[in-house]
Amino acid sequence: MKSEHIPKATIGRLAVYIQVLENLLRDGTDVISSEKLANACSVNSSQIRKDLAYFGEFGVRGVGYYVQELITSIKHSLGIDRVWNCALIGVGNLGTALLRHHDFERRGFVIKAAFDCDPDKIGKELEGMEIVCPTHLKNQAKERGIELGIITTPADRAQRAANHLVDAGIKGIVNYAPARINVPPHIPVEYVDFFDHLYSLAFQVTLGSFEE
Amino acid sequence: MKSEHIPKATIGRLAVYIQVLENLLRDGTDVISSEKLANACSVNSSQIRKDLAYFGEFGVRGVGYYVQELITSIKHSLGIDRVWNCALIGVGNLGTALLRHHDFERRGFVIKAAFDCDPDKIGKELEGMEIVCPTHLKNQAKERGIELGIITTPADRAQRAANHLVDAGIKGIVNYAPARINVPPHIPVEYVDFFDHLYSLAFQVTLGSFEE
DNA sequence: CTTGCCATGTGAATTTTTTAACATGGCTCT
DNA sequence: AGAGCCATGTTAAAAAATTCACATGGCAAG
Ligand SMILES: NC(=O)c1ccc[n+]([C@@H]2O[C@H](COP(=O)([O-])OP(=O)(O)OC[C@H]3O[C@@H](n4cnc5c(N)ncnc54)[C@H](O)[C@@H]3O)[C@@H](O)[C@H]2O)c1
Ligand SMILES: NC(=O)c1ccc[n+]([C@@H]2O[C@H](COP(=O)([O-])OP(=O)(O)OC[C@H]3O[C@@H](n4cnc5c(N)ncnc54)[C@H](O)[C@@H]3O)[C@@H](O)[C@H]2O)c1
Repeated sequence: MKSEHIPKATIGRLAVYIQVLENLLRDGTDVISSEKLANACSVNSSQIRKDLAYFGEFGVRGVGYYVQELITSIKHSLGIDRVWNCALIGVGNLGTALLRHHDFERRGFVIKAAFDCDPDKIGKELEGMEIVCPTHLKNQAKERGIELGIITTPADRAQRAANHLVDAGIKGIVNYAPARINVPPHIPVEYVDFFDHLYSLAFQVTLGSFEE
Repeated sequence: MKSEHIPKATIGRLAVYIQVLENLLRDGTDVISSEKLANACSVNSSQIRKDLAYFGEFGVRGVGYYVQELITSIKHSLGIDRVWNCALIGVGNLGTALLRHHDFERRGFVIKAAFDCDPDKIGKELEGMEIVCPTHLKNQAKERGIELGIITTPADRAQRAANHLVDAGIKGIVNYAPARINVPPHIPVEYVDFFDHLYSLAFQVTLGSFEE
């Protein structure tokens, strides 16, 4: 098949496939059918084949998918078979947790600079990274080849942080703060909402309690 | 309209509406039209009216929605107009950030107990909460009326943590570890995947770079 | 080399979700 | 009290996503 418009939900599932495939690989599985993978991901097997078909043909008919090869193919399809340099803005509880979490690095998302406007934090080091004032964002972004921005400031500072990032010529933003931000239309923004999941859970549990 | 099956995407959007409405309220807006709210949330206005229609009629024709009232109505619809007691398993970087993040409490998701299997951590206090061995989960869950579990252990411990939670009679789980878990079908699980968003961003940026 | 097997890849059918269109009914102004 | 206004709630249409069903083609065994 190849190209055309790709559903956002497909991207989300590809992330799940990678997660499950990597765990399979660790357990020594090297070939898997769409049926079995589907089972492990709690989706329909056609769904998997359809999702993959957007990007190419990665399986072997009558056999299945070679796990390592499939991981590589999916990563290439998503554009994550390379390093993405990131800037983190807001070194508080969450920002610190992210900085300390080396899975980001391992997956190719390297935090190359950390910014905070708190004078008590500026100049301090964290995980070998100096915390810098956001006014230096533009310089540092150029200097260090930063393409993505991660916002972990309080909600009422998110727009300001976004402005800094846009001004620095960043290409995409992940926003962990619970606020919508306005940026030029060519810059994609991903919102991470921790409450979304809790709400959904509460809703399902509440609903479930009526069915009995 | 009322009831029938409600799309998962609707729940996700309701979380966004709440976020935006609360920010609007803070700015002193007390009435808003679906058109304007849609704009602030980057969705279609019919979408908002449709989403709300699943749960009831919350607006006033010819006028719009009273912001405070709508927030209350949505929260009631989702079952989050009450307190949900939660247990946290895995007090590492992320678990600590969550414990220190009082927005959870403010939104009614109160972490009532924290568990970790690291002997160095057991017995220590964090945010006024004693860190306890997961073997005590069952007792504590009963004692403290805990209904939801939050998993922030490493991926290869997620299933073990889930087993503890299920055994303790928990009603729903949010899993921050990058691994699928198996639980009885009546227990909903929400997966929070930090990489999902980064992948999506990388993909959009990569794609965008071809369009020019 | 040929045959049979079996999971992929894909076009068609179905289901779900989103968008558009408009009738409805509350509010305000006269 | 009545008329006009206007954004909601709802029904119908359109679009999109998921699932089904099967032809296709690689592999292994004979
Ligand atoms: N901690 C969590 O577990 C958690 C969970 C979900 C969402 N969040 C959200 O993530 C964000 C951060 O949470 P947190 O707990 O780390 O808060 P925090 O208060 O610990 O950290 C915020 C940091 O941002 C810095 N900051 C403020 N304005 C800034 C600016 N304009 N530029 C640069 N830095 C700035 C502050 O100095 C502080 O260090 C919040 O929006 C919060 O709602 C956090
Ligand atoms: N830190 C982040 O920003 C971040 C981001 C995305 C995802 N995650 C995921 O969240 C999880 C936690 O990340 P982290 O950075 O906090 O890791 P971490 O290693 O700092 O913390 C893990 C904690 O879990 C405890 N633990 C291990 N096995 C346990 C068990 N069976 N029962 C109870 N506790 C147990 C450990 O003692 C440790 O304290 C990981 O799965 C990670 O991939 C973290």
